[in-house]
Amino acid sequence: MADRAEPAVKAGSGPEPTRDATLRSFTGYTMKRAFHAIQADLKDVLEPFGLRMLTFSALVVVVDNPGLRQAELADALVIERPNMVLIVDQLVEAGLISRAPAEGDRRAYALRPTEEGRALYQRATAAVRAHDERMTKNLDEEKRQLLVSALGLIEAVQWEEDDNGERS
Amino acid sequence: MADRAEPAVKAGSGPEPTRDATLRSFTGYTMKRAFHAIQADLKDVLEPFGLRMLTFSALVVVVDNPGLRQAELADALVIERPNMVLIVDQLVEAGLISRAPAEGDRRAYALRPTEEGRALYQRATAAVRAHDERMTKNLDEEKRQLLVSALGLIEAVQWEEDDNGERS
DNA sequence: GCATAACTGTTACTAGATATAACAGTTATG
DNA sequence: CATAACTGTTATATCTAGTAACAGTTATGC
Repeated sequence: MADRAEPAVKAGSGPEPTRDATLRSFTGYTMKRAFHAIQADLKDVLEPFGLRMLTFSALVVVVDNPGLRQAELADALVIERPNMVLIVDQLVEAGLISRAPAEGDRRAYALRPTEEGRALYQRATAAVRAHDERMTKNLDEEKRQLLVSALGLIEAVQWEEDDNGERS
Repeated sequence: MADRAEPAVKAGSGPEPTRDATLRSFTGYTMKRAFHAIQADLKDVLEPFGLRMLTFSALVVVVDNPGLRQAELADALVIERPNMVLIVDQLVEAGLISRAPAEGDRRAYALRPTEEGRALYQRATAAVRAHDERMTKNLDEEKRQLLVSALGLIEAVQWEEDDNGERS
């Protein structure tokens, strides 16, 4: 804690001196690094299909919930409606989903997958599943379940913070 | 799997029908959502200190490793060198760290925290620790340890993929 | 009924993170 | 000493994410 002048790390003293020990004690930092690795790998996995993480996610939700509206899709993916427009545009232009007028509400669109969209869904989902298994290959199934469970509990915290007066 | 016409979800049929069941089976998707929640909360935590996630991380590493260079800092945080410039600029302008010429190498700068930087480090780190404990309050210590361990194993996958011929 | 509020998708704009190419100055290597 | 490699930097590009504001449509309250 004293203000030493020059010690710290000298070039070539070791391979990787682990300079982020303090940050490693934070769950969020460790998660950021792990997610960064997943993101980079997944990007390469989806590229051959002409998809990004967001367009893949949107396609999956539309295939699983044909007929839903853009606002519902945005809610499901926790994306703001304005940001949903370009994502849906891209999927429509790629011929993977269709934007048909929703019957009974002239404001809204009903999103449905095309045949092509369903076919790509199958192939892309399989590739992403393989990617996921590759990224978690060092975890046994029990640990992977615990990981997903823990992540769910962390995400849920934001929905329960209304009465204990901690954060608004 | 058949191409049903209109079923899916009708407005008002339920509160939150869980339209992303398929995506939930992917570790990366669950992690993205959890990390998104952490990011949003952490942003609010750091704002009073005039820090962002990246500037906070950089400050912590500089305080813990006084004298290190920008390239070393970038490596430690897995950030490209060009992106490090603005982050260091911001910390220098805020008077939290100093960019002094590295002795023995006229190319490089040695980064060191100022007194002000060390003081803010203490306060911000405490706030982030509280934030981290709040986000993981639904996990007992064993589960939290398992989470961090699992995240580390996932991140490590990218460093061991050179000989099994899966991905370049 | 009808004024008002709320919702739909959209445009425009902003801020931030991340990545690459290319550069001048400096140091290391053969 | 010529060449390669490294330092920080600029410029540029893409993607994510968020807010404000809008016209058209639907729902609500009186």
